[in-house]
Amino acid sequence: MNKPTESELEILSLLWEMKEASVRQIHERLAETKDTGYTTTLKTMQIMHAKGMVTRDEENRSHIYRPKTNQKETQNSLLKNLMSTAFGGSSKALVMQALGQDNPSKDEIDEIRAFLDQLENN
Amino acid sequence: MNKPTESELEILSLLWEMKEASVRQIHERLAETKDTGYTTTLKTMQIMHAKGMVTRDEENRSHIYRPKTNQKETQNSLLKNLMSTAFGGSSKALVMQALGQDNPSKDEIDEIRAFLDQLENN
DNA sequence: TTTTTAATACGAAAATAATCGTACTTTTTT
DNA sequence: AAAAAAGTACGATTATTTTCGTATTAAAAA
Repeated sequence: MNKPTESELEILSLLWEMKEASVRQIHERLAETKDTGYTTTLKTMQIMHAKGMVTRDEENRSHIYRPKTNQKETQNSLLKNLMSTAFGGSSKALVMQALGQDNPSKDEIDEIRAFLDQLENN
Repeated sequence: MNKPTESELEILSLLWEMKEASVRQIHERLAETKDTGYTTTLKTMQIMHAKGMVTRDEENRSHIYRPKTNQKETQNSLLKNLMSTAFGGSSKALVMQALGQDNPSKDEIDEIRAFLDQLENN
């Protein structure tokens, strides 16, 4: 699978969240945190379409984009990459650091516990 | 802090592991998994030195490099970045996926449990 | 109907990253 | 002593990614 670039990932991530969106919508979200021109966003999304990472509904003048790249798969490949390059291949190190940093809620902690139990019974 | 590029991270990661190394040593490790020329590795390490990511002992002809960039800090910033771009900011999602993928040992699972307990008592 | 606004398309420039060739120097081997 | 091997330096090329300007078209507003 083709690794999305940093910019592509930002957009893809919004699409995963929003399910579908126009360039305008994506651009407005991006503009909240990033100072970038509209045509830049447009161009990037066109490239993503050319690469097959998103589908595009051209029915209306304002095209609607949807993610095509699988979220889990993409996350997995990025994680694997980060784990091997930055964490010496240790998921434990990665996991503990992620948790320590983010301070998850009690509920989330419990969910992770349950997940660990389940992982063990395999 | 300056985000290392992909190539820089590969090298940095080896330096974290080896504590110190010559270009030759790093290159040999890289060559195990990657088909790249010696001068490419050399040049990258020179760039890292210029950026202040590594120190260099020039006593001997073969220079010895040591990581200067802090490992935890760098990992943290990369994690944070991945968490927000690919996982919608959820550490839980990231953690569960990392665990599910890597199949950690019983001991590691226990360590993570202990870590969760400790996290809760804060 | 005319003007303005909001879209897409797309080439090209700018910025960033990776790779390599060549020159030069120092060690080591023959 | 000469040749070969092993280093560093570094400019330049190539590849990739990001950004933007301009042309064109369609819709909305005046």
